[in-house]
This record gives sequence, structure tokens and C-alpha cells, in this order.
Amino acid sequence: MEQRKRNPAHQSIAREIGIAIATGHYLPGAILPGELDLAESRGVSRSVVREALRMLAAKGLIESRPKAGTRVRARADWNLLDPDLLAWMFEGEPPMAFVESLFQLRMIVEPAAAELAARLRSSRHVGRLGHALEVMEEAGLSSPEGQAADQQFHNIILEATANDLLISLSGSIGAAVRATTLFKHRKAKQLRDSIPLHRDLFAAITDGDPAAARAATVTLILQAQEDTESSLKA
Amino acid sequence: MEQRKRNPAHQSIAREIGIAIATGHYLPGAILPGELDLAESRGVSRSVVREALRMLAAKGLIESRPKAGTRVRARADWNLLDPDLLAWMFEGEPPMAFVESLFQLRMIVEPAAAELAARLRSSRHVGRLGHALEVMEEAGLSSPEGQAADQQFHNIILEATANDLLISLSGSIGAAVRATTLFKHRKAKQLRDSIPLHRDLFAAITDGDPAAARAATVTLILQAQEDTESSLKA
DNA sequence: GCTCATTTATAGTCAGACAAAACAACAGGG
DNA sequence: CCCTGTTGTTTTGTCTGACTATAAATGAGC
Repeated sequence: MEQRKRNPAHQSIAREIGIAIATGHYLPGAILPGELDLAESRGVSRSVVREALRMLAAKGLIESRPKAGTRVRARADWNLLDPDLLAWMFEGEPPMAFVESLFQLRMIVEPAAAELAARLRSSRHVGRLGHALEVMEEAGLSSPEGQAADQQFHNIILEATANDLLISLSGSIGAAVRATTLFKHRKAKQLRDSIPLHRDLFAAITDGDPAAARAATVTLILQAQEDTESSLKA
Repeated sequence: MEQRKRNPAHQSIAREIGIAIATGHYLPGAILPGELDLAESRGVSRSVVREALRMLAAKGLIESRPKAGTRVRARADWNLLDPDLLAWMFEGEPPMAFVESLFQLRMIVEPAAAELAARLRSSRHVGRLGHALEVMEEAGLSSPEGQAADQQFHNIILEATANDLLISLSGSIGAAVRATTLFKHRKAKQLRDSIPLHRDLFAAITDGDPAAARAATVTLILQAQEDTESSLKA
């Protein structure tokens, strides 16, 4: 049994308060309890609370000023691409509008990235993609290993674009997709098998065919979107 | 003289260390000095340093463990879309490859956003865009007011897409663009006037013509890219 | 009623101590 | 000699309590 990496207290507290903000328990403009209150209510010291608050401030969630207290900033100031924050948003029922925003963004970024990858991929990338695809085929997409391979498959594509900013976006979007995937499986709906589509995408990248890579990616995302939204309607 | 908002110490320290990491003074994998050393060398207390380090950890830059010290994480783990981090990267001479990544990302996101905006814009958006355009025309793009209006022009477009994630991306990219703009003007090169192109984009969005909006945005970004890169070569 | 000084609550900073974790060195037994 | 358990040491993690600085709220004076 692998011992899960133990969290320092400030990290758990940041997560707790972060989720409370992200899920709307504290609304933008609201002032959250004083540091001393927060410390006492969670049973930790003030320093731990302060460090947690600094983390949230670094993500654009809050803003502190002496005497005025700590205020939740406007949503527009939130760093929504932060992987942690994105994950926190999906605790509880994610709002439909937000899920649509996510798929819209994926639909903008990922086809373009696939196009780039098809042009710039090295043989090493092709090899790693092939390996990830094999693992997916063998383990299946409902198993943890298969899902890990799925993520890695997409990460390798982003890596092949040789664009640091796109790679970073990949991490963020990946965190969110992971969360929606959890959601899909929680509902235990009959999901369509996306492995054939992955095979198409793999072939397009191997052939160095940008147009085909774009098309395959679009199809892939559309299917994921349909499955996710039908799960959410339930 | 407007008194600039005074920074708390932990914020300045986070910025200092953040810049040192972002500009490559501390490389990924390196272990930075102990908290006590950092505190002494900057003349602040350990708590301030710790809060600064938590902020950097929240952005994915570092990772701390007892006895092992605080280590700079791999670049792939950095939250490059964070506006602060993006700004820090442009302290000093930004690497050419990174500037290209930025324009590549803009070329993927902004034309798609303009397309969306042309379809979804309300009359209120059109009015605000028109106002920003007027300010740009009157103040000129070399004045601070003109540049502010320029940024706002682009922010309004992103807002019109009604996509929270795109809006957040706007903030991040905006921070970076601001930095490159500073760079362009620092070199005092003869910059081409981009106001006519902004007028084209405004017209396309007003007409609700997605294709034209995309085309105008592409042209706009290409021109900025050429100007920026010629400045960097000097 | 308005302006300016005063009060006061809160975040910001500091100092020092102890706890816990992780790595290193060492000792003991096979 | 190697392996293993123990001990030690270093560094981050946490706690406590105090003091400062800031800015919002209040009240005094005009």
C-alpha cells in the first residue's frame, strides 16, 4: 500500500478554504473570518493560516489589507488556469456553464496543438505515443492505468509542440479533464470507446498530417463533450 | 505623484526570489538557501520568507521538504500562465524561444476568441469597444492612456466571449504582452501604427462577421510579432 | 455639514522555541 | 563483507506571544 504523500497543514487548510471560495461558499466581495478565527476554528496556529492565505492570494483568489480583513477578489482576477484551482472548482457539482467553457477552450487549443505536433514530432515522440496507446488498449479506459496512459498520450502531444506555454496549459486542462472524467465515471453511464479515435490521431501524427490530426482531435473532444454533458444532465 | 501601493514585505521577497528563479539564476533541481539564510540576507524575519516561499510554491515554482530543503521544480511543473510569473520572466532579456511561444499561443487563442466575440457580442460591448478605440486614436499608442485603452480593447473582446477561462487567459497573456510592449518601446524602434488594424477588427465585430474578425486579429498579431522580434534582434 | 484628528480592529512583522521528517553516519549482527 | 537497525543531525513545519503599521470608523472642531 503506497503511503499517500502527507500534506503539510498549510496545504490542507489552503485547499479547504480554496474549495469554499471556488464552490461559492464565500462569494466575491465577501470578507472571510479573521486569521485568528480561522486558526481557532481549524485547530491550527495563526502562522499556518497565514501561509495558506498567502497561497490563495498567489492564485488571485483573495486580497488582504490591515484593518479591512481578507476579501474574496472578483472572479475575473482569479487565476482560473491554475491546476489546483481548476481541481477545486470540480469539487461538488461543477456548473454547466463552466464545463462548457472548458470544452470550448479545449476545442480552441488542442486541435491547434495537434496540428503543430503533427508537423514537429520526432521519432521519439511517435514511439512514446505508440507505447501509451498500447497501454490504453490493453488496460482499457476504465482502469486507472488506462486513464493514466490516456493523459500521458495527450501530454506527449503537447510536449511535441515544443511550446512551453502550451505544455503548461496542458497541465491545467489536464487537471480539469481528470476531474470531469471522474465525474463521468461516477455516474457509471455507458461511455463510448474512444480508443479507435485515439488510434486515428496517432496515425495522423505519425504520418505528419496536420489536417488529419486536427480533425481527429476535434472528433475526440466532441465525443468527450457529449458524454460529459449527458452525465451532467442526469 | 501618485504613491504606488506599498507592498508588504512578503510580496517583495516573493518577487525577488521569483525573478531569480524565472530568469535562471536558480536552475530547476537546484536547492536554494535555507529559510534562515534567506531571511538574514534580505534582512527580514523567517516568517516573511516562509510566506514568500509558500506563494512561489502555489505557482508551482518550488517544493519544500524537511531536511531536504527547498528545491526548484522542473519547468514543466511551473504555472507559466500565472500573470506574476509571466511578468517575472520578462525581467531582463526574455529568451527568444519564449517570445515565440507566446506569439504562437496568441495566434491560437486570440483569433478564435475574436470569432466568438463577433458572434456573441452585445450592443454594450460594441459601445465599450468603440470608446476604447476613440481613446486610442486620440491619445496615441505611445502614451500610457493609449496603451491602457489598447489593453482594455482586447480585454473587452475576450469578455464578449462569455468564457471565464478565456477571460483568465486574457489576463495572463495581457501581463506578458504588456512586458513585451515595454520592451519594444525601450528599444525606441519606429513602430508601425496598429490603429487602422484595430479599426478593422472593431468593424468586423460590430458587423458580427466572425471570419473578418479572425482575419483582422491574425494580421494584428503578426504585425506585433514582427515589431517585437526586430526589437529583440538589436 | 464638512474636515481633520483620534481611536481601534486587523493584517503584517518579529523573535524564539520545539516538533517532525528525512537523510547520513555509524554500530552491530549475520 | 554486507546488510540492517539505530542514532544523530539538519532543515522545514508548527506553535506562541508580542509588537507595529495600516486604514477604516469614529468623534471633535470648525
